[in-house]
Amino acid sequence: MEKRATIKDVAEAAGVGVATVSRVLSGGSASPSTRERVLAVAAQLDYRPSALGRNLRQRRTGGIGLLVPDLTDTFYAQLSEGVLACARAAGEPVVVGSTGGDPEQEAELVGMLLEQSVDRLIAVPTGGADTWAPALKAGMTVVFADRLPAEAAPDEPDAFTDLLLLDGLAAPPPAPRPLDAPAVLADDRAGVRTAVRYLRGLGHRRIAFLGGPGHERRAGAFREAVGAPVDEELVVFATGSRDSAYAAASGLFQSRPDLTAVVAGGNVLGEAAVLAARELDLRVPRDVSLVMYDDVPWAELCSPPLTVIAQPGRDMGYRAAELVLRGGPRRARSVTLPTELIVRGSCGPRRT
Amino acid sequence: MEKRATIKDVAEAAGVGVATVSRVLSGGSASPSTRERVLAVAAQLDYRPSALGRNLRQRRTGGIGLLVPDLTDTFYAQLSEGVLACARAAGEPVVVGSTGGDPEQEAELVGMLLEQSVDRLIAVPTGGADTWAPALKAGMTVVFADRLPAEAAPDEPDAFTDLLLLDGLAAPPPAPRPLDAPAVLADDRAGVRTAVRYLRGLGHRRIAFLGGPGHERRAGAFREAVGAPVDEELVVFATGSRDSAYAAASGLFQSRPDLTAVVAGGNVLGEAAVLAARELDLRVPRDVSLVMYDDVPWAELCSPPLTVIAQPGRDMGYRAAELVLRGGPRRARSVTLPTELIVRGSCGPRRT
DNA sequence: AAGCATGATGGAATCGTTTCCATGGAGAAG
DNA sequence: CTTCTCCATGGAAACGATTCCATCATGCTT
Repeated sequence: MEKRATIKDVAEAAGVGVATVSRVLSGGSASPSTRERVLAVAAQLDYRPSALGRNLRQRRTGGIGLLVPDLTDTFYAQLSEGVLACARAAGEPVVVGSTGGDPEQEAELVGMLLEQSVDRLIAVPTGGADTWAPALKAGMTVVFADRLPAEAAPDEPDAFTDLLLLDGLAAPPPAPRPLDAPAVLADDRAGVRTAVRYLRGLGHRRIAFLGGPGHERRAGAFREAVGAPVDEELVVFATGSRDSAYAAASGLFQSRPDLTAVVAGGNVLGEAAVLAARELDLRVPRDVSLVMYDDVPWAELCSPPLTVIAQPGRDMGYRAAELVLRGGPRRARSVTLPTELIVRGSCGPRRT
Repeated sequence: MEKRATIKDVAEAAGVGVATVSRVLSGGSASPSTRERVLAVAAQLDYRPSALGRNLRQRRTGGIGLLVPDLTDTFYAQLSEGVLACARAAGEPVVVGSTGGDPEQEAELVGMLLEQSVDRLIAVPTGGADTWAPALKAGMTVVFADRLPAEAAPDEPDAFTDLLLLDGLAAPPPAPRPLDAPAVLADDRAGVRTAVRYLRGLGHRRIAFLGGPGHERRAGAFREAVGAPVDEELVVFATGSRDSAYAAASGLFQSRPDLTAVVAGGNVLGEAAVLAARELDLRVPRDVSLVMYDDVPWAELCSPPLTVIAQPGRDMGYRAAELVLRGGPRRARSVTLPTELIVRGSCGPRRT
């Protein structure tokens, strides 16, 4: 447990000033002879610059924060792997936090990152603008992934708002100042629309949407895809936990035995739907068809293998990390990645 | 993007010295009146002490490192959630790295953590003593989870060594100095033994073990459980990737069509086994019985639902975090957590 | 040959905190 | 009344890097 060599030690041993050592190590100008000598001494002392000193001087920690609702959700795990891969390539450490889908915990974690002077953050947001505006105002470079904070004005108004506007029932909302942060999203609108059309094509008319926290956007896309009139009883939300997802799925099946197809807004919801259906002796796809968000490895293991809306989770993470790392003065543009409907065996024609 | 208040600002505004502010904030002695005033000013200025200054002064980053092979492996995700939960309770940030099961990347990540002065680390090790001895010597408090580094002398010599010793074929190995770090492990020996006995009880005689990197301990337990003579062809190893796992599983089934049962050393291996069996038209459990390590949520979704050896992944992570946080001068004791065989539907009687 | 530009170099300031130490005042004990 | 003790308090020194700036030597231009 001998203590590490500091820049001062290197400077002394090489007979130069600390400034010179610093310059050599960070690629500044130096004569070839000194450069060589310093490098040799540094190697010999096994000198590694301490991030502590550097960080303090530069008033930023370096490294990037990553906030996801739940790592055991395979999609977020994939996304995280993408972030980690990009960060490793850049040599940056990643501080990960799991919010559990709870705005309060999320806010707490943001506070912690702020305290650590982590000034670059990738987040799958749970809370709304009230959580995120402060972070942005504190100078953090934030990139959202998978979805935007609830109150942030989406680029495209959601279907529900559209309907209201069309009906002349509501004035345009006072446009809650959009959070000034780029995002990496999947094309939910297209993904859901494709899934709904596919189910429609199989003859399904009573299609339900089973969502979790943060799936409002997908729910909106779903409403839009099924078109008015939307049977709101067929749009149900669970909270973050697996138990809640199961309860929501089971409740849905029981309260509306007339439904013939379900779109699950996330893989945890899909899992719950399969379980609930089995418990209620509903056979997939004979009695109920299922399309699940996220192409997770185990989707293929189910029986029948699940038809899914695939999102490129790993890529999304990687792209988000690229954005946040580049993230200079001019804020980066958001990017939307395509989804793909992967047809396996969990959807069948409607049986009367 | 106004800059944050520093301790100096608070001191000035409160009309006291910085030392006093620091003391008040960290619970040192101060008169009630000053304490109150400082607290008020701090709150009013929204002062949050910067971890940067503190870390530099204390020559350690605080926070803990976490290294796992792959976050998309649900077991490691569970373990990580446990670590994160404990760390959040303690208000400590967690720097996560994914090694991909590659000793080189692992070593690189350890180096990065060292550079960040992260001095407490929880690791699911991939590399051997050569990776870990340096980290320990550098003064890191390391807690291993799920397994020990390869070359570290296990508390209990593995079965293979035992056999050699019994046969008088080898001198006791020169006891590679055991790494001086506690670990949180599952009781692999009992877990595997229970699984093998269960399969034996169903009539299976040719049982294979399908392992991945780091499953040597489980393989050892397997050899011990099946007893000599061990058919070494029935013990196969994949490298870290899903592809490799699939290849190993498929190769195993094809090269030894006589096997009737498989123990998979991890959930990724189990997934691969199910896939490979399906591809080869082997039916589970009719043609081949399967026991998989890790009770992951999707084990129940498979058809048939998978019989598993459950490890308390979340608990393991939580305990590891407790150990590393407590981890003071006296090194903590290792802990071994129980496993449980959860019988579902993937094992059946041997059919001839 | 003198002046000027260029580039290498080291000293010192800086970042924000904790902590050591000296100071001063107040209360207690003699 | 004096001396001793104790505590609140603030100044200043770390911590380990980066970086500004002044200095000095060298080589080139005029």
